[in-house]
Amino acid sequence: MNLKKLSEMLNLSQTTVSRALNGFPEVKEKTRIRVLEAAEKYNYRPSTLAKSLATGRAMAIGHVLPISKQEMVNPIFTDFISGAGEVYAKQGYHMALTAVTDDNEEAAYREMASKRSVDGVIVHGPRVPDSRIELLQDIGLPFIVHGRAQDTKTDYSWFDINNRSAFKKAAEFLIDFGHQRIALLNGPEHMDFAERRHDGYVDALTKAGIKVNPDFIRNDDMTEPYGYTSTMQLMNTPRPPTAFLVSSIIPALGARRALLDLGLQPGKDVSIITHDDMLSFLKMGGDVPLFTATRSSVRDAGKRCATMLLNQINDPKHKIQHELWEAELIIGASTGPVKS
Amino acid sequence: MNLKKLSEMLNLSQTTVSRALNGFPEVKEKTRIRVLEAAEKYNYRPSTLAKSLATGRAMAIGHVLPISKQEMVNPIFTDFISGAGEVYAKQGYHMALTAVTDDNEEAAYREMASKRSVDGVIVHGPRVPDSRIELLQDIGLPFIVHGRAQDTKTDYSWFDINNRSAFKKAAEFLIDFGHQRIALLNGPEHMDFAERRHDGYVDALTKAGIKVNPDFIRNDDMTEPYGYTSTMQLMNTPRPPTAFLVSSIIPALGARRALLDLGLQPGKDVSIITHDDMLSFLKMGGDVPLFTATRSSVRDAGKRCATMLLNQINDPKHKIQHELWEAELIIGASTGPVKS
DNA sequence: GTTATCTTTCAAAGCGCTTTGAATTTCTTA
DNA sequence: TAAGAAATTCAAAGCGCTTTGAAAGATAAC
Repeated sequence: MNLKKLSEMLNLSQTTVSRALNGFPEVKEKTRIRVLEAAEKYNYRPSTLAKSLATGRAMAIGHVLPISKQEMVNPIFTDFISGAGEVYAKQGYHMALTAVTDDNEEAAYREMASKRSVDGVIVHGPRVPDSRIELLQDIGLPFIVHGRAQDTKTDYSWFDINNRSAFKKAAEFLIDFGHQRIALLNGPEHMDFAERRHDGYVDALTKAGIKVNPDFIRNDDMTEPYGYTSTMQLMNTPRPPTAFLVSSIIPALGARRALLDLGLQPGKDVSIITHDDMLSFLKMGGDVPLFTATRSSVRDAGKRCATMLLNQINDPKHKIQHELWEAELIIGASTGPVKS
Repeated sequence: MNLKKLSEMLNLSQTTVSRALNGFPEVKEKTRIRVLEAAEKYNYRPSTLAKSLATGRAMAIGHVLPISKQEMVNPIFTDFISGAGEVYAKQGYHMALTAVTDDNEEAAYREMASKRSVDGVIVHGPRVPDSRIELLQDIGLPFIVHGRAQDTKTDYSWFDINNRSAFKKAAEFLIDFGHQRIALLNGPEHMDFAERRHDGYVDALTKAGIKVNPDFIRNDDMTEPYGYTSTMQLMNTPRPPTAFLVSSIIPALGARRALLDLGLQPGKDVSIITHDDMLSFLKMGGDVPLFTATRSSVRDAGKRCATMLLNQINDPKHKIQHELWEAELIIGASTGPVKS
């Protein structure tokens, strides 16, 4: 069933039927009802394709899912998407997803733009520096960066959590407990968020007059085994860390496992603070959370990014937007005073 | 830049340019080169929208991401998508993602079909019974079910792992170790995979003459806390289980945590077998894996489903396909003889 | 009963591509 | 060198919708 057939059945022009369906005021109420009923009866729904072509709006938002060399996909993506998707759905948008390995990412954006298959994109996992931003600006495709990318010449819209202050606070919290040897199990090196967390960590140590020990700093994909292995390695050194600052709850679980395997009690023998994205499948509740954590819901971030992007698309006069959320420091069971 | 302008620049008809670009044989080699060069120079790329409208192929596959009432998103989705996306990308398809809460799912499929925005869909997380299958058959939209749905009147294409035999094998493995009191921490009740795993579990117990204890069977979203809490509860009964069969590695981590909290050694005091989807962020390697597990890569499943679906779309004569993979039983550190 | 003014409907063009059927060129062959 | 065949190119229609500018119908005003 298409518009033409429907309008023929009704003995009306396509114009009138189209307008009736789209709620234009200049169609007689009686006619509108007749149209609506017929549409319902014949289960008519306009083709998105045709509609988009005619209006010039794809009604889709592009997301590029980056897959690391190790075929690792960051699980926060799912929760982010579920938040964003909720917002899109409400406004009639859908997501166009492309999965690419790192090196093809730029091509993916370029394609989205020139094919005009999306009205805007969300840039995930910005790096330092990140060429995608300039690319999108050149192309003129609206976008929001989830995160930030330093060293970019021009201004652009982003949403981020304050990684630096979060990790500074976390490190300070540990330092207040007397910890001096604090390890940092960070995300992949070139990621912007990892750099900022690193900076916050360094800020706190420096402020407290503690020398930064490069051996205590690790960077990698945030898997559970990464947390486990790094912790094992670090604990098996002559002067091991007394506390760990971990970039995600997944490697934090690995770190915890390593400590337990070594017969050490997290929070008593060795402390752990992690960043907690509040992943839906890992919402560690309890009266006292398992981990002391800098907490910020990535699902809410998804919602917010989606909203910001749609605003920008629907009203191009909309200024460039920045939004920075502070992560909450939640005290859990994984931290305590340093053991003397 | 669009086709019209490009062809004007070249002093050629749109027909010829289009054909040159799409590799038709009836265009002179010299012309083709001239066209290709101009396209490159002006960075021309055909609009997907227009192309799809003209050809009637959306070049997109629909995925519906179900969000449970508790806003839980199954993290296997990310890995599945990354596998499928790889296949799609190779053939020029992209994914159209809609995130919906359970009750809107049918509407989402109906919309995809009537809007003609996708050429096919993958049905995730089939339930018993699942109305989506009949719906899609009615509509005539090609689809592959990732999993199966029993009690369906007609035949349809699916890809599944042999959940029943996997969990039967796993339970038998435990029984051979002398375990009699085996708990089952399963997925949500109405899910097809959960029912089959349940059946496999019951098969094994029955065959061994062990009475099935309904108190030992739990169903819920497969989160870490679910594994933790259920294990805690069950272990705090007068005659606790000596082994756990767990439907995903995420609650298995929770189960393990509970045992450790209780001062029990997994694999020594209490055994755990889990199903392992080989999630990219939880690839528990080591010489001896952390968990004894029925293992099957969900990323490979994504690839396979995508391939099957594209085959079906590109060649509608393609018969209905079924594919059943056996999960491998991997012996890890979490199982051992029952403690006498 | 006209004329002016709304209200409602319509025909046709356009979005950017593919594809059909015909027209034009170029190449063979006698 | 003309006719026939083969190789290229083209104009125009069509995919299913929106939207512009005009036409027709209904109502109000004189």
